[in-house]
Amino acid sequence: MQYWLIKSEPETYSLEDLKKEKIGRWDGVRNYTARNNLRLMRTGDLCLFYRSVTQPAVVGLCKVVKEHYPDPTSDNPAWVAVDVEFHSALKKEVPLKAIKDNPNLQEMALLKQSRLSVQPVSVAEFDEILNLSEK
DNA sequence: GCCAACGTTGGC
DNA sequence: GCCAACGTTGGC
Repeated sequence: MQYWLIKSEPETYSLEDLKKEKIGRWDGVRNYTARNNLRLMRTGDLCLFYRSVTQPAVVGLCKVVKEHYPDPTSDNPAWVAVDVEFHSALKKEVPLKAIKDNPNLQEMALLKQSRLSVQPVSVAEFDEILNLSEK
């Protein structure tokens, strides 16, 4: 069981969109590192849903329900998509600033590699973010 | 809207 | 294989 963080701009695809659809296709990834991470996702893995650009924050959770397959939005079968299912909205959003200010979260890829749109999250980081969302 | 970071492309 | 030019992401 691995944890992940996936980013989306709210105007492109929001947590509310995923909630409505229940199951959404995570496609359009055109970055090799992010693609490699998509390939490593397994059914049942949990993902932090991160809203980028507009009020950047972790806003919810979703679950991988279909492992990687060729991305229908690309002619090149090397690009892949996964399907994720809406799990929950955080009781309280965890803004980027709170992550930056938290000494336990300084090693997150979110801070070190700000442009990576699909990234692994450690158990400790995942727990810490959920903890912050309860406060 | 600006700009830093960083990924990609293409000339050599 | 190097590197300059250019494009994109994403915070502010």
